[in-house]
Amino acid sequence: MQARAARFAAGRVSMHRVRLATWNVNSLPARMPRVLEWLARVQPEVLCLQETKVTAEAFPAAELERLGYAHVADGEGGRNGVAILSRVGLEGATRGFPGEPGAPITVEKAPAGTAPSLERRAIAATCAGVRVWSLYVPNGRSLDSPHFAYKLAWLAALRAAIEAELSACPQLALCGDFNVAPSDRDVWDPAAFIGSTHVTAEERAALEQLLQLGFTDVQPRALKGAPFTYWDYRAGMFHRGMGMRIDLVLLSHALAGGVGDAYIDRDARKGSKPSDHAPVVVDLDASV
DNA sequence: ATGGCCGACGAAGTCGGA
Repeated sequence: MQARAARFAAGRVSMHRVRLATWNVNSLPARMPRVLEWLARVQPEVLCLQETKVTAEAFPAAELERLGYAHVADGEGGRNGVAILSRVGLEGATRGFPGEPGAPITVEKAPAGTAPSLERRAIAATCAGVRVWSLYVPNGRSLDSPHFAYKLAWLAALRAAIEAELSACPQLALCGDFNVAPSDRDVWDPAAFIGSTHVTAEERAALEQLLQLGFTDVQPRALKGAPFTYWDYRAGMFHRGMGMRIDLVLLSHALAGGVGDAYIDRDARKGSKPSDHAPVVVDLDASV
């Protein structure tokens, strides 16, 4: 910090405002009209996307470039897929992370001995001095599913990779759909989730161990109602306020002190053909 | 109050999501 202060005094470090956002769009091709409208309205410097459901080759780059956004993306079509959009530069992109486990193989669909397959759930890049990760944590499906063990293993491996990343990049932001509600306050009715994924002690412990590396779980304000980021499409859950906060922005201590406004853009969940998730927007000060 | 919605894939019905 003293070194940074000295560089700042010498004029080689400048503080700048970064509007950083994360949004599980549930298919970028299907969501492009909403995403383009949202970018033009909210004007984030950086947007992390999850569930893009599009390969890197088919990524709709041209329409985003017209709004001034460069991108890095990784995807497999059909499901999963992550990306980062930035209008303040993108450097040093990495896909996945060391030690990342693969998804369980459905026995009926694969020959015996088939190796678990890596999914496209993590991408990182440096944007204006901030190391940004866009993460899509596995769902887990049910407590007795192999996919639940995969979720926990994936989070444990992520923690190990992030521990190394944090020592190299003090200004570090972990953004995305964590598929974990950090506390009972983060679901509309804790009783309704007993026996379900997203709220178990194991999942919350895995998230807590990530936080204990030195991150703050930014608490965004709600535009209306409780500060949830996800509402199921079914049964009018959104209009009944029956949601969850599972999309998170975790900021390293070097960034957490510079947070200005932080909010969940509930309006993006309204209207025609919305994603089932709302974007989380965080204004922060970073230094270059 | 997860049967009930939505998207992908592919061209009808499943799967996955959380």
